[in-house]
Amino acid sequence: MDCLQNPNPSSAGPYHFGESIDPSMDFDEFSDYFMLDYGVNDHQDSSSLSIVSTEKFMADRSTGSSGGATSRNSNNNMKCRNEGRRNKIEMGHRVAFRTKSELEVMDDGFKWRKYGKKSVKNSPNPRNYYKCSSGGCNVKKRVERDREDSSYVITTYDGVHNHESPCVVYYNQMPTPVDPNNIWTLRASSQSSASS
DNA sequence: CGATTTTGACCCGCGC
DNA sequence: GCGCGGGTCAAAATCG
Repeated sequence: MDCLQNPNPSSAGPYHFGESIDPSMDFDEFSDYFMLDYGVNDHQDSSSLSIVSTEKFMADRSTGSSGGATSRNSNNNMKCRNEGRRNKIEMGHRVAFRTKSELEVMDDGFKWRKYGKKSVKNSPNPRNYYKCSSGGCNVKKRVERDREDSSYVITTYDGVHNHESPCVVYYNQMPTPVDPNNIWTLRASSQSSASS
């Protein structure tokens, strides 16, 4: 896993998820964050999602109320389609990012295996489905381009990794502790303490 | 040669 | 009940 060596040369841009999400990083490219726990209800548009600014996002996470703070869905008719389908994923968290990127696959430090592709109704762009290829980890990720602005990519993470990113492991071995702003380490730890 | 991607089929929930 | 839209499976193809 050469995630630290930027395996995506062309994505040498500001989005290095595996590295750390730090306020000091170049967030110019991160326009919006949609974050929500439990299901996007309608695919209306951002009105049904909660858009949090970068700063807010950070603040929420540091206060421990990851997502809960602002992800309040006014309409209560949200139904996780997934919950009804086989007894799959227990619907942990769902987080969606919208980033400005030419590549839709940004390296977040995890290894993803693509398992499907579908064209979406209201978008000319297809949607790709990925699964975390780590055994036992059934986190899913959905990647599609913004239907209005194809220069934006919407990445939706479904679930929480039950393991750490290879990059995080690496970081853990470093003299300086893991960057507290790293979303993955944060998520991993918050889940292990919360849902156990 | 194993792992991953591709791609069409299949499945399921929901609205009409 | 049917059709549509969205999500997943799985076999074949491709890649490293």
